Amino acid sequence: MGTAEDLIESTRELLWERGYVGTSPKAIQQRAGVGQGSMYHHFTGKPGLALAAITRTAQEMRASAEARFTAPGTPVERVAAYLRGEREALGGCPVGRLSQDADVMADPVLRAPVVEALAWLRGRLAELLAQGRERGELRPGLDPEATADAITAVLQGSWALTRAAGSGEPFADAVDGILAVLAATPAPATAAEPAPGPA
Amino acid sequence: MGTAEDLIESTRELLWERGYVGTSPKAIQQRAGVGQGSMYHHFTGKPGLALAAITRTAQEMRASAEARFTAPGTPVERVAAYLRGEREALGGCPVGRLSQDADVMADPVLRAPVVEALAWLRGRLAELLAQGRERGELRPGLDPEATADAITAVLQGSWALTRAAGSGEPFADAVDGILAVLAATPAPATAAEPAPGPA
DNA sequence: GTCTATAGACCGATAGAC
DNA sequence: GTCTATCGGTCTATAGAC
Repeated sequence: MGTAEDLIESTRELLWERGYVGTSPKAIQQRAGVGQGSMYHHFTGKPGLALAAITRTAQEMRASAEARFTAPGTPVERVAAYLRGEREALGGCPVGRLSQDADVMADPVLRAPVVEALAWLRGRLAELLAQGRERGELRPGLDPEATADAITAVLQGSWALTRAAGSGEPFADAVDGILAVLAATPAPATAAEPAPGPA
Repeated sequence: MGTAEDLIESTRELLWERGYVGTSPKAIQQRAGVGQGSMYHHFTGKPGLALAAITRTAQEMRASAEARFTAPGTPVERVAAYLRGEREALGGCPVGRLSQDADVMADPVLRAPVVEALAWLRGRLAELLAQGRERGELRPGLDPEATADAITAVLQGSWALTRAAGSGEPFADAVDGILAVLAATPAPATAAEPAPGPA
């Protein structure tokens, strides 16, 4: 609708598809159907536009994850539900994608929202796993922090497998694989059901 | 030493640091200390140079992984040793990095070695885990394929955490987290010792 | 607000001298 | 083999008309 809005959305798409270096103002304008002068009227330039796009992407990621994290169910059930949701989406993590971009990470302003969002996700997962641990939901001996890091890493890395394989199958398998970790009792790797922990 | 050699090595470095789009022939020449004419004498152009660099990177990845995979020890011990080796290196996977580059994946010639190396790693891990499963080394109910995918994903994704955190701690934690999956019996998440499976 | 024109630098590549 | 010169194109941004 709004011109500025179209520009931000186009930037978000291109940032995801081609990264920061691979995304030119010209390409953004064309995708948004907006002229050059228009773009520089609404935004300072490429970094300014990128900041708006990155900030929004980071916030959306947090919002959609938090929705899963606060849904009904036990803590570990909610983590599992989140993972399965990501598995469905098959999209990969748009924030993690940004962390792979040298120019984004080199600029403190662009870097900040990326680092913050990833740290938030990691911390949130650790919190939920710690809660699950207290309830005996988590497999004994599992460290919530390390497990949260492993889950975050799987989420980031699965997209590499998806691109390499050209299908979403490895992503789904990887999520299944990490889901198997969570189960309090040894369970089938294809565990699509919430772990029946003592509620 | 050799001029062509220097060019390939510089390209490998820049491909890792800045990706394909972010790497210009000029930058490659400067890092290699080689002139423009020299580069175009030895290589067809940017794609040709990239192919040489990518091929070598993929081969080195396979060779170093295979060294771990054929080392003494039980199958699962060897997988664990490989993961711990990667944890030490703290570098992230240079092949997975390439799979994130749109221009690399868009070119079938450049894409091939990347896809092949990742598929090889995934398959090799699955083989070893399947062997470990038969020996009762693996936690019951774990699917070798899904677990191999999860491990591969962690390897690819940990680097995102490293860059985001600015330290290698999350990478190490993530590896520890995934190592905990392998144990036949519930073990401390900081399990640095090989799982004492029945040899 | 949006347009066109223009700028200076760099992109990837080629030509031709040495 | 390696050099310098040059090419047409794109990059990011600014200027100034409308």
